[in-house]
Amino acid sequence: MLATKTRKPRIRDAEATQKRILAAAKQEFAKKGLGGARVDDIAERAKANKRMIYHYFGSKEDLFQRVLEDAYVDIRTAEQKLELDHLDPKDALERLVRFTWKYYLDNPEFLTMVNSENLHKARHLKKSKVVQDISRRLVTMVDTILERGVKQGLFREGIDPVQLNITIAAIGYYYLTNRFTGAIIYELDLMSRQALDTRLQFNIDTIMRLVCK
Amino acid sequence: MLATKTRKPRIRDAEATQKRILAAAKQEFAKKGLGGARVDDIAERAKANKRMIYHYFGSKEDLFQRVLEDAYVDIRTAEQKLELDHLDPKDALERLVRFTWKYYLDNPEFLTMVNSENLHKARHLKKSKVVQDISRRLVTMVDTILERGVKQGLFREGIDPVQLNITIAAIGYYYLTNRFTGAIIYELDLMSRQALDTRLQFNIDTIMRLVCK
DNA sequence: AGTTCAACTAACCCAATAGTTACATAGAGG
DNA sequence: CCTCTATGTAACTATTGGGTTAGTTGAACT
Repeated sequence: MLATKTRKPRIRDAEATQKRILAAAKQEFAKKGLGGARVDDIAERAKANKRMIYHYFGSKEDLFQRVLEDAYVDIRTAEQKLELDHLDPKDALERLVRFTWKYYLDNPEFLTMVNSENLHKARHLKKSKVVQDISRRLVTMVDTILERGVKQGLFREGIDPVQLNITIAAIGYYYLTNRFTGAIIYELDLMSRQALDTRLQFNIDTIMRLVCK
Repeated sequence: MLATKTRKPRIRDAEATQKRILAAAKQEFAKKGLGGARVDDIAERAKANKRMIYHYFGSKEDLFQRVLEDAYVDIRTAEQKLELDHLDPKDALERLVRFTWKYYLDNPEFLTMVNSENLHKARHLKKSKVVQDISRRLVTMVDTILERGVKQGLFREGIDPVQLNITIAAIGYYYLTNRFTGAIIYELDLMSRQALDTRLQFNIDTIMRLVCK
């Protein structure tokens, strides 16, 4: 069989239709959550028939699970491509903080999907073996940076990589996921270029002060 | 008129019914979000007739707004009662971090309500004047602690109270609101007594390292 | 005791929505 | 070029769920 690229477009194209449905579902679920999203709207946005959603994905819940899984696979895959091992520990850590921030900023659907999944007590993620496996490598990554930093006398000893990981995620995640209520509470445009730059710098600072001697 | 306490219970009691509805709504909205919550379920949980909800609160959306406003008023009121001014700056800051953590832990509905509101781009909170006013005092509170700390030579200069505030909230909020997905990703029971103590200590440490010289 | 009004109930309405059924056809393989 | 199946459409169903209508009753105040 020919590669996807060279295959001339078909009127009927299962693969393309599935991709359109997944993309549409991601947008819809991100915008309205699992409960608020409408299967009809997903179908319309995907320029597909609703019947196809049920044919390919089984149910609304199953579709949600698939979109969620893909979202986790995407971020973890991007993280793995960072190649932090050749950088010195401080630069590696800063790069991870920057990456996490930028990923959340560029992929706000990820934040909404995670929120939605937590509202449902992670019952979809529980079923997913893939996500557990790829997540383990993230902790390893941070642990490696920490160990290298300690060995070079730059970082404090005994920092828990899981806690550090959570903190790196937290300081970006909270700011961005709560940007709407935050704007009202703090009476600031949290999404202006200036505000975003300020926050990223503050986050880098927070993490550096936390780990450095 | 007699005080609420001494008034003997009436079969018909507008005030009590409204309170039951608000309490039921808080639980329902927290559990299912705005979209997922069912007015019929709220009525049942409140042991009230659905008609009463519409009579007292107008619509599902208006009820949500009211519950959300109350939630913000509650946390801000509790914060104001902390009386941090007589404590030395370090203790005051630690107390605020502990308070924030404990409040989120004891009132998980607050986290869910805020998430839900952000999913809806804060369109309910925008209408609320009260919330803006009481939030201003929070920033002032942190700013006062910072100023006192700087004056005593304990804290660094130039720390933005808004950024600090956001960070204090973030490191607790993220951990607790994402406790279900977090448990899977990190393969840990994040809600065990031990895990909670560890996290709180880590958070205090993070904030202290951030502000202290 | 009677009047009045707010508190309350039950039954209903109808638009929206997850999921289905029945049918049509493109196009791959023989 | 014929057949069969995966891809697709459209119309339908059953149920849910926000909101309403119409009517009932407790109790506050005369």
